[in-house]
Amino acid sequence: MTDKADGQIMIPEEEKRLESQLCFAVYSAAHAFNRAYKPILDRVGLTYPQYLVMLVLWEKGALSVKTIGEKLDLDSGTLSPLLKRLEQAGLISRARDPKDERQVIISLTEKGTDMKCQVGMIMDAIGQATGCDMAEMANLRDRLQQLKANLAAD
Amino acid sequence: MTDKADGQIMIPEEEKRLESQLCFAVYSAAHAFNRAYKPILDRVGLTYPQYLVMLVLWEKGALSVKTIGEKLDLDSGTLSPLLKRLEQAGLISRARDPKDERQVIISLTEKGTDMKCQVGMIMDAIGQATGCDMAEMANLRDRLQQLKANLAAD
DNA sequence: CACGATTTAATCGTGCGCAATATTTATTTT
DNA sequence: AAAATAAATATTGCGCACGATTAAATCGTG
Repeated sequence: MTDKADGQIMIPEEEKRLESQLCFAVYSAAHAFNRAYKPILDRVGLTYPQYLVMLVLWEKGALSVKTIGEKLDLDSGTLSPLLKRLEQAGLISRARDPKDERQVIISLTEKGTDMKCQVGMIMDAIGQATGCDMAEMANLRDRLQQLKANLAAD
Repeated sequence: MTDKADGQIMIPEEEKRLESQLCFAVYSAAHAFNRAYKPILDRVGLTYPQYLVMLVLWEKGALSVKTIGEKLDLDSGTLSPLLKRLEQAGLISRARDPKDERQVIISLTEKGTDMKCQVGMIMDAIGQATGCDMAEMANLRDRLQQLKANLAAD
């Protein structure tokens, strides 16, 4: 970045191009992950966002829709129909919190709980699709989290 | 990865968790980028995927639907309606290739060509939303491209 | 030349992702 | 207590993303 005499800030052309390329790389890698996970998740009838919700529930137990949304960065417009489909599939149940009837508490059914081991075993099949060692994966994860935080900060 | 005596390959629990975390980090960073670009692109009435198509056309000139799809990793099911909307907006035109009537050649209209500078200037406003310096951006870009290549290789 | 196989786009159905709006319940103000 | 405000979820509408199917044009081989 170069400060010009008039105080206006200019971004060099190359920097703009790099940001575009990074954005596309992230966009494109997300699609690639989706495609890699899809055949695995198809076997248990889950989509990737549905799988994320199940992951959260397996780890944390029953949660409100809002809490799930905060953890996954998704709003009710996305979650409501998604949760309805998970309920339809018999994996979760929804109930109003008696303490605060505005909240809907999502909890796992027995079928939903059982799916954890099933998916865990199936996930072994994905092997090392990333082709990264653990240090590289951890490093990439951290950098992306930082990137996301920077972007969210505006 | 550890090879067991029976030849079966087991992925340690931690490695599986890391891969999940990396996948989510990519998924989540992609959404963050989208949210960062959206207010900018809204000003010119483009979505991010539409913007990607325009970028390709600005760089390469007229292209077939298939070529655009290869560059962006999108299929005709995604591109056909998207291109229809860009045509509706008066930014591109579509014509069958006289040499091979199967192909549809997408070319920029004057309005579409003009939009390049307009968007370029607006994109300056995004500043350094990533919070990364150029070396960092280039490094992340390259590693994500490698990751994508590994995932695509299955 | 003919006919089956391949290539290229378009279409359809399902499921996100998100903005805008509505609805219901809870909380705060007056 | 009544009215205003806020919070949590649901609904609607639009635009990807992708698999599956369809239709038309081209190519390959006998």
